[in-house]
Amino acid sequence: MARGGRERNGQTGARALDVAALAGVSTATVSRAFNAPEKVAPDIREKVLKAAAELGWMPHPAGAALASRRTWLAGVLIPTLDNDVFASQVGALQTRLSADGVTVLIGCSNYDADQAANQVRTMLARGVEALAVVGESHRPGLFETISGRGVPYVVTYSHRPGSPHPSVGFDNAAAFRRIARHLLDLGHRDFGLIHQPSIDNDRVVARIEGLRATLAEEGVALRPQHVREGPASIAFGRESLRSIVDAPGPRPTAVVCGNDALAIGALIEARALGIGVPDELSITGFDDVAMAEQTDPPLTTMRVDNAEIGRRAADYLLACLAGRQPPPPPPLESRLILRASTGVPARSAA
Amino acid sequence: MARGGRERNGQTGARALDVAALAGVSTATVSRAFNAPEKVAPDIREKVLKAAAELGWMPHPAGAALASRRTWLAGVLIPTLDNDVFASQVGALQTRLSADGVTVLIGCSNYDADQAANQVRTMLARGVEALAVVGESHRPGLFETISGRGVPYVVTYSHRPGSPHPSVGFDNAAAFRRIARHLLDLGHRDFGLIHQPSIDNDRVVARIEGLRATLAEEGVALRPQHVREGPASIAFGRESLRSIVDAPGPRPTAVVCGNDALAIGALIEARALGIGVPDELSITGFDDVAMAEQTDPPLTTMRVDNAEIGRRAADYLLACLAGRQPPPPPPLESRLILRASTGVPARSAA
DNA sequence: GCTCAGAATGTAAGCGCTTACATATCACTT
DNA sequence: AAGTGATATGTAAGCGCTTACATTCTGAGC
Repeated sequence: MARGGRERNGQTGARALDVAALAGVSTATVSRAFNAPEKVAPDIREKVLKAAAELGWMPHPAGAALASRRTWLAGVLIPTLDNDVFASQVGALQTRLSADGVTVLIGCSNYDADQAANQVRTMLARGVEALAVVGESHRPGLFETISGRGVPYVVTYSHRPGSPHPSVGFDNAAAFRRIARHLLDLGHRDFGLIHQPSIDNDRVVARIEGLRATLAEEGVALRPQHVREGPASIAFGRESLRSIVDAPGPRPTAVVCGNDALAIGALIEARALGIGVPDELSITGFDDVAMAEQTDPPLTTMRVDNAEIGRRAADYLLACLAGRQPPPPPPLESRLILRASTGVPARSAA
Repeated sequence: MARGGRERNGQTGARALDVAALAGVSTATVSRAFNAPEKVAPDIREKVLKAAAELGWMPHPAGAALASRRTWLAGVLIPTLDNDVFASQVGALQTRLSADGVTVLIGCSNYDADQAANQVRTMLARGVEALAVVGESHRPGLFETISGRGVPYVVTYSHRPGSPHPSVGFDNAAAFRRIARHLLDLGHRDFGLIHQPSIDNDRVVARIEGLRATLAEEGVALRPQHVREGPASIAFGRESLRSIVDAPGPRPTAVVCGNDALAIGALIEARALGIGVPDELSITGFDDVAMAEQTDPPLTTMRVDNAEIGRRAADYLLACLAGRQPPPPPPLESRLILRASTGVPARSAA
């Protein structure tokens, strides 16, 4: 961006000194009237506020940041804003932080580890005092860089037991164990899996692991031809379902999907292929988006309170900034929402 | 948030002076090596960069902002991040601006004019140098406040002919005129309308106006009992459709919806009620979300490139910041996507 | 060999604010 | 009447950086 343009950085031109003069006090009192009102006599405070209003003055943040060594800035790193899940997390985080006067800077990695590292660097250079980061699989040294600067951080959206990082989220592996258990209990023994890209995405990896582990407990494994990895879109869900039912080997009686978009796609394709859900095929999603209860049949899925993740992350970081040493936040619970897209498989029902 | 906590504001402790000493140059050269590399001899630049890396130093933004009167901050005001439409707009805006070193501050109004005004105030106090604001119906004086500070701004998501503000968006009224014309051309004469809250929302008001005006050209009016205003959710779409078909008077043969969520809800309810779409009832949406082409029947809707809005807004603001006086951006085109949820009404088809 | 423009670097004065410390004031004690 | 502590306000020293201006150094032109 070229230099030049406006003078005075968007301020009206007044400075603390001008306000002080107009109010007949010192700049120290002006500063206190804004930052520690209780330390200023009410009548004087009034005078200062009036003078400031008259001049259209407010403290210049750069001057304030420089003198107080506080920026009141926090950063949040997410893969993308184009996903409800992260957008609502950020929204809630921001609402909470701004109530305490902290402004949020957003960095999007677009699911790319290098971009993620860059965004974090930029936010640190901007002077963020706290950081929320989605997931923990990042460039080595990323978290060290952050804590090296003395910046508190929290990992969001995942809560892996044994993780060295404070994290706010749910146990992705456990969530998929729960789904697997539900389907196993119904009697399913042949499974398909449609999931989003797993590279640099610890949440997805944990989910797959959770599923595999629980299936293995019953001696069941996913056949490679029944596992599909690709974009988290309805279209890919459709395409994948078709490819799975067309694949050689016994047709799965249950298809587990990495999120609701994939599951909705699978549901649509099953209907298009004339495959009865749940009679011939059970399908599960993840996230419980608004559409999930409106599909036909309604989708069995896992509900996660993303806004709550944002809120808790904000609370944790605020506690850190307040100098407290908050305990690592407890995991959130994800909840299995049983709807009509899962049922007893045809073979055992027969 | 309580004060206290870390010293040195997240920096490593090194300052420009230390880097200068280590590199054997003056702080001026250090500054130039970072901000105007071409003005520094290559070997010296090299030395400075190495010294900085060694000390883990980067320019402190507050000091830089104070001295240069540039914050490299821009703000964007949106109703909520919980809506794809705005989230992708912000995402694109941010991507573009950050390529030019500008960091984006996000303010959410939650569709509340007071919160909007507050967020703008906060962002101005933070020193944003440019502002993108969704819609133009805001507290009186809001735009004056912004330009009073010499901050360039742009209104996004709407492009009302005759608006005094530079704006990047499409003509909401024209878009709904287009929809109305489409349905009129098919032969519809009885219409329903399901729309989102119109208070403080010029986009919605413009759409309704566009629809009404075009219907009026054919002597057609919306009957009050066939107009429903409420939350932009699938659930409200369902509920509204039921209420519309249950209402007294001739049942509409076409229901126009304010966005795709409402339309999808209407579609689902129509199916649940056994009303054939499009044979007995045509339904239109707005936005062309991913789900729109997957519904049964696929939804006729209006496509808007929200990311493009973000990009163009960013370009416009960057041009302003560069000191150029860019021409007001031209309106974007919204495009009617004809799918199978609209058709010739039964009566005239019969 | 000397001059001089132009480039590279240094010097130092702030940018606008906060805050430690000093000072003034006041209401009580003693 | 002087002393005391609490409270309110002022003084002034930076916070870390940028940049106008001054200085030094080059090599081209004569």
